[in-house]
Amino acid sequence: MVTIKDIAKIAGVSPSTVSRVVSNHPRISHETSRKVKAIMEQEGYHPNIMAKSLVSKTTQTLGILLPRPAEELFQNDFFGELLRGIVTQATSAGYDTLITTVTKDTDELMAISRLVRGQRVDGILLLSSRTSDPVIGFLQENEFPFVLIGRSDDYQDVLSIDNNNVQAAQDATNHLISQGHTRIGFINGPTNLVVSQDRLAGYHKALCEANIVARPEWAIAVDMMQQSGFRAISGYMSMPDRPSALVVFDDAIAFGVLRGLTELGYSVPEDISLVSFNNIPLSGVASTPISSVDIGIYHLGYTASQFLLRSAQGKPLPEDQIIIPHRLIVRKSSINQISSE
Amino acid sequence: MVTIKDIAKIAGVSPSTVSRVVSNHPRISHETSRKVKAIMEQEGYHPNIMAKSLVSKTTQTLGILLPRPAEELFQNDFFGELLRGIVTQATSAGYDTLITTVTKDTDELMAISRLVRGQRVDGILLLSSRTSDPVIGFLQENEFPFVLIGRSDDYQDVLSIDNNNVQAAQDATNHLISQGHTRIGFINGPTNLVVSQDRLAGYHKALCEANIVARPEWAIAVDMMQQSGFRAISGYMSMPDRPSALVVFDDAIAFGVLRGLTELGYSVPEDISLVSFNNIPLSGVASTPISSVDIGIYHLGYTASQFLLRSAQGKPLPEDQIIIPHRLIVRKSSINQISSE
DNA sequence: GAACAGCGTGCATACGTTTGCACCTGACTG
DNA sequence: CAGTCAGGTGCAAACGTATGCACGCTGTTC
Repeated sequence: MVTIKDIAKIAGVSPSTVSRVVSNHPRISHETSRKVKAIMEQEGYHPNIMAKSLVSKTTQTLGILLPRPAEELFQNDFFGELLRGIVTQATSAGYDTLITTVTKDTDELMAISRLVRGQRVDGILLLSSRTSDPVIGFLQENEFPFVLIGRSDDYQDVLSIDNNNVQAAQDATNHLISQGHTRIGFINGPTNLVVSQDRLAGYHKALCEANIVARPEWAIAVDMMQQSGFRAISGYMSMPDRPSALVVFDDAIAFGVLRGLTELGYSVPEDISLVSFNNIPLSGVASTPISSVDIGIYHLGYTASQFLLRSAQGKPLPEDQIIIPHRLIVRKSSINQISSE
Repeated sequence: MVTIKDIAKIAGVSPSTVSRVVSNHPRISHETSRKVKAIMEQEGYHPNIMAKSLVSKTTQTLGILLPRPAEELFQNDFFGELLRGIVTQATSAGYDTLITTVTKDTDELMAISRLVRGQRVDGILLLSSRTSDPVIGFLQENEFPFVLIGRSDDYQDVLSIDNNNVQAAQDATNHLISQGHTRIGFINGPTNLVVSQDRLAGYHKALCEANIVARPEWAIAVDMMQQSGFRAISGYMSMPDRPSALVVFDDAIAFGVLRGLTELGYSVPEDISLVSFNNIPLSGVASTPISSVDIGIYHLGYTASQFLLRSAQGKPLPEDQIIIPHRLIVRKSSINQISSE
């Protein structure tokens, strides 16, 4: 492999000069620069990044700790889109993106520790938004740049990029209310996720502000598999007194719900209206197109990446929390004027 | 940051000894090893990976060149699942995974060149399966370890991990034939992808073997957006003489087709049967569950990663092409005994 | 009792860069 | 004409680790 010394020898200059040419040092003569650059091109020279990192103490790399394979994020489009946002921004800033994953919860700290202590990355992007995350504590102690996608109540002064999920759920619920519904249920995601808690809170807030009394038995939690949406809906429909509309945590679950309803002979939105979250591409081509809150997943990743880079470069971070705007996309599943009771 | 020298000083030994402890050198006394390990633990020492790489000429990292953001793979579940397979295998072997992407085609070579020449990764995983890919040529010239997910006809001696897409399409088509269909159409993906060509070939082969004459106007190509499936189907249905069954390139497109059919007042599988590919989780909960060929995406990524690691470690590669088995999952969209004509 | 084997450790060098400092040259100043 | 200055370049040290070689020590063998 051709090194800086080889180039220097061919060009008849010292390695330092070549190095300065590479970094566009101001005090290199135009002619030398031109000559060296030509030789680099001709020899196909690229600086060895390891050597560079060793002295510069910087890796030009961002780390991402993936949620465990078993976890939900991998199950649907969310992750791919998020990653696209992250990588696009990082790449445009000349950074690479490093991915690690773990199989057991207990390995998480080890994996992070390896990245941080081994100085393999300049900053870390955390995807999990569990209520309590030891990784956050570790990163804070070591004053290592990191950004959280999501939110954590248990730690202070953490830069996190998130949607206003309370507001988003409130918007979704209010939309149903504005369509004349008063009997509104909620199918939530895993309750240990902050986002689930936020959306549930938004749902309750909307009901409260509309002076609708929440019915506890109408708010349930399922895991992220669309099968569970399928199962959940039959529970609802067998209730003697059932809701006329549902807010659903996630499009994948909503698909299951929709399918269950069809199978049971109900139709959407006539018998029951639906609004869900994430607005994955397929939402629009479901048998009944599903109204969904677009939470700007790409934007989320892009922004997180952007702020992490700033932080990694030692620049001050503007705020403690960045909110990515959401937008309710109304489709057929919730367009319905039911008779007011 | 604590280095090997610090540990050495505290333990009262030389850095070499510490280094040997870390790598479990046989000629280190048990007691020294124990003592040094205790100190490493206590000081939170992790070897600097950059320095390590510099001397060992190895990075313990795999590179992935993402398809361009605009490209299809990002659009659906395929990519997330593939990545999960790749990263899981790599991580279990102690490797990290580095992701880069480019915005323009012309940047691809630059990006790859940076990784290879800069010795940033030990091997590269190529996701694109375009018929002609300059990146493959570059990697071959430089004798750099790489594995192709997909297939390329233009280069010899490339280790590629792929499905038998010809067979898969043949199976899908045969399934429709076995259901009594003789009027079978094909909605293909982008024609510059090898996989599209293979599936089209399999479709033709099945027809041919069943002595069914292929109708050129029944085989069309669309891009990967599900909207295009939506549009395509109206073209079919306005034909005076239309197929009774369709093989569709991808689940996302199939969703669009399904939706189009419903909108036009047709039902599946009664008016028209469908079989598609990829078997994404949502296929099973479509309004009519879609029959789909499961191509083992996770398995594809996992295996590719596995062979790339072998190659990166200088081990010989067993074969030129590894085939990941596929499996047709029959669902309602294709279960239909139509009257034989 | 000398020679030798084997174990455990340290010294020195190398990996490919960056960068502070010093040096040289020529031009310009007073 | 000596002195200053700025531009252009090279020297050498440093980053943190791995490893071939040499060295000292202990115990064994003839």
